[in-house]
Amino acid sequence: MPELPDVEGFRRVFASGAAGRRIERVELLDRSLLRGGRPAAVERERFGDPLRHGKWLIAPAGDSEVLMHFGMTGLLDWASRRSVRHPHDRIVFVCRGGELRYRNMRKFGGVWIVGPGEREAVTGALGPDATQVDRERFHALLAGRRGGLKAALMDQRLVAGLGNLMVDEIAWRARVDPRAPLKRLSKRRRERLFDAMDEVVRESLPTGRVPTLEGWLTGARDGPQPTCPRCGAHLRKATVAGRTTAWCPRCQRR
DNA sequence: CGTATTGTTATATA
DNA sequence: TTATATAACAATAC
Repeated sequence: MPELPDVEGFRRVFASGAAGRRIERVELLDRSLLRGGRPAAVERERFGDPLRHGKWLIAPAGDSEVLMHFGMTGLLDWASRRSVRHPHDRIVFVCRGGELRYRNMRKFGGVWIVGPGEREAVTGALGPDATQVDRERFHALLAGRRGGLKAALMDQRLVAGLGNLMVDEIAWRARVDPRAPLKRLSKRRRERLFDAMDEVVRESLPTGRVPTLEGWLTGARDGPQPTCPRCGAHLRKATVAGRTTAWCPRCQRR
């Protein structure tokens, strides 16, 4: 599930619950999900305000940072210390007045506790967050790049935060075939892609998840005989850039 | 039983 | 140097 808007939702959970609170202890219910660092570095420290960069959530705590990635099935929950935990809660930051639960069914992603300057060694070199890319920057990023559209937009080093569903949505809205080679995209179509990215990101952000809406590809793609919300043609599904991809063969062109 | 899954990364290959 | 394909990771649902 977690793409940019989902992680933005987790950031808000963190900001309204855990931020500003003192960490009493860290419970490693599944210690394999702590991918780096030690709880002692943040215990007794106070959580600061969280940041999000792409699909990463960054939570300052004293001189350290808690980095979280949610893989495909992770989420963050702020709950009473007395309420029953979920079986897939893996790491819990117990604070005064509540606890922050990092939950993850399939155990992709994880939690890192890092010192000053160590963030990038964990996250890798991320491109600018998709909410921060302006028109000019977008064109500059796509300029000098080969390969297909979908692979490019999925690449976190280019633009951070877009995942499988968002990229399909963007390509659908811009009426561009996700397999389209970048070097053959006209200026006009790259403009449409930027506009679509901007709209999809902005409209998804308040939802706290990639929205499944009528009139969106997301709202149509999972049915048994999915059809294009725009033109009614049967959607096509295939693996593109290694992911299950849905697009409309009639209104998206290469 | 086999297939698929919204993310990332290591490895091999072109 | 770049890009692509594939498997692997883990746990579930169908």
